[in-house]
Amino acid sequence: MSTKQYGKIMAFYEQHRRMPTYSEIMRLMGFKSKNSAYKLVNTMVEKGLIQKDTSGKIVPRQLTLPVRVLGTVEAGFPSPAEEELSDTMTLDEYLIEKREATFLLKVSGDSMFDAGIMPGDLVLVERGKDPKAGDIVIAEVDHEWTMKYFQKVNGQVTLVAANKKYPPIVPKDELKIAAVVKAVVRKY
Amino acid sequence: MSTKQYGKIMAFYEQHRRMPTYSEIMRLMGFKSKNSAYKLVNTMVEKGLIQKDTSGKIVPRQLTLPVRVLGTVEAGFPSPAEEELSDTMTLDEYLIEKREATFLLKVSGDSMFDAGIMPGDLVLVERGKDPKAGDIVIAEVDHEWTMKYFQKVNGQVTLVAANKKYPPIVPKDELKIAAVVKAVVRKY
DNA sequence: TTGACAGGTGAACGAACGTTCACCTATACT
DNA sequence: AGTATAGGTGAACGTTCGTTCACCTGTCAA
Repeated sequence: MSTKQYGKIMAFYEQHRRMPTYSEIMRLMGFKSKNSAYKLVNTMVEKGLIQKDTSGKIVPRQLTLPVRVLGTVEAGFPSPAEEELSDTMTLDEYLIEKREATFLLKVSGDSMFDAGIMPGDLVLVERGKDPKAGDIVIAEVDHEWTMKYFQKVNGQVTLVAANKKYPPIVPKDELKIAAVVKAVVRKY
Repeated sequence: MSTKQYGKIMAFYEQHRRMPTYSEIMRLMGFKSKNSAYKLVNTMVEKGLIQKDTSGKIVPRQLTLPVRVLGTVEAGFPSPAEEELSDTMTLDEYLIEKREATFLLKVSGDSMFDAGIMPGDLVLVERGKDPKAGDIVIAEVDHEWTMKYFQKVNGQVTLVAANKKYPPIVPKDELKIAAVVKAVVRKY
């Protein structure tokens, strides 16, 4: 069983947004018998490449197709031989925990610049989550929305920017923490 | 047709990693006839919530489940009423173009700190892509891998760090551009 | 009061589904 | 020479699939 066959199945999945049936795998691989497809699938299931439903239907191991994860930047790219060993990961599962409570916000302003969050970036925030000290939060202070570090200075909640230009904010009367920033995504 | 029904179908999709059959939708909704499910699906298809295969099979509109996209940080969170109007996006489709050529690398070192890329971040890189001036690239210079800005100074390729601590590199003999950085992902 | 219409029921259809069994090669290893 | 073993063929099975048709409510407008 080659990785090429797995690739064909996953290409089908990406195109049709569902896994192929056995007849379709048969055509995909050029087999003349459904049974060949059936056996192929079974060995793939044994290897953990794909899975089967309780009703026997073929399903992918993850909803999202994985991306290969290499080591660090300094380690660079492995040789094609080692590449097979490389780990894989799905971005979606990695970033999103509670989908219903998760939102994307576009960053405007440079108040979190020194934290590596730049104007134009997208922040992935989770609503209704209790902020811990040091978390980056989306807050409404005096009818204004901002993104700041959530800190406590002798028991008093303080919102601190990651940019010396902006002074810390100690909310006077009202402070609403709307969401906690869970991830930052920047696309070039 | 309520959004709750759509939610049930998508919850099924997330759990079983495939769309339900009509009989399954029937049970899911508490219908007593497959036909009710059939009609429900048809109106959902008309509204563009889900799609049908050429063979009549039900497939989701996207492979990945979408996340709601709000406006900017400053705009804050809309009221629940407006929320329905909010746009949605799938992270996977947004970030990944050519899946086979896409890799994730962990960032080590602070050479791109001022570009908002910090140690521990993940960079999503695409292999075999021609770098343009200003792109961030993963390069091998004199047997060392680094992440730098790809620049041209009077026709001469130069690798510039986004951190004044590090001087620009003008490759002497060998320079291999392995990949171009397409996105940065940071998780807290 | 009538009629349209959206939504649900129930039964039926052929086609396609996943699965099984028996058989057929090749190649590789005693 | 013999025999496992991996991979492909071909036909058959009961089940479930998507789809259709006829019928049955309600609700709301004319």
